[in-house]
Amino acid sequence: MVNHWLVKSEPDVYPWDQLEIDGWTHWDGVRNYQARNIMRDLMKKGDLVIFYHSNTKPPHVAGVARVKTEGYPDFTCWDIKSKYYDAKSTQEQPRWIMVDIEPVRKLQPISLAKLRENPLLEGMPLLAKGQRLSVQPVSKEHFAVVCEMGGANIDSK
DNA sequence: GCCAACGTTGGC
DNA sequence: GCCAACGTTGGC
Repeated sequence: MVNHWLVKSEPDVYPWDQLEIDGWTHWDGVRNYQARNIMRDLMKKGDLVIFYHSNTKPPHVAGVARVKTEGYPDFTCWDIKSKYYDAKSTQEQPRWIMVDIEPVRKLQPISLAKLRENPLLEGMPLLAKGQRLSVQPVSKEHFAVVCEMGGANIDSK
């Protein structure tokens, strides 16, 4: 049983192509409790993840990734030099969690406008007004529609 | 650059 | 525990 998610990244910070170059990355720096809870409790190894480029022109879906390693403490919160440093997070009681993801395949870019135009994606959390969550759930059906729009048919039984 | 939406902080 | 002030996200 595979679940589906969507993660947002600003291409200026960490673009899809960098994920392909790196082979995998830890999804660090998430400082939102809702997003953390998803990574800590719900994301499982093998789950598929839509990789979305936010805060760019136009915002778009860039590819499909997969959870490589399930949630573990985000060590950037202990690094005093990191902008993600959090004094309230201790080694004993880490406050923040990250997962590792790896690329599955690149998609033809699908702009947010195109996503909004597709009636099959009605109700997708990403498209909800004021949706800011950087890690969010995607239904199996919506996931399949997005893959198809991006020119891929990904088997996610 | 603007601003709506939303999360967090901190005084009370 | 309330809520105003403030900060951030992110589309436009």
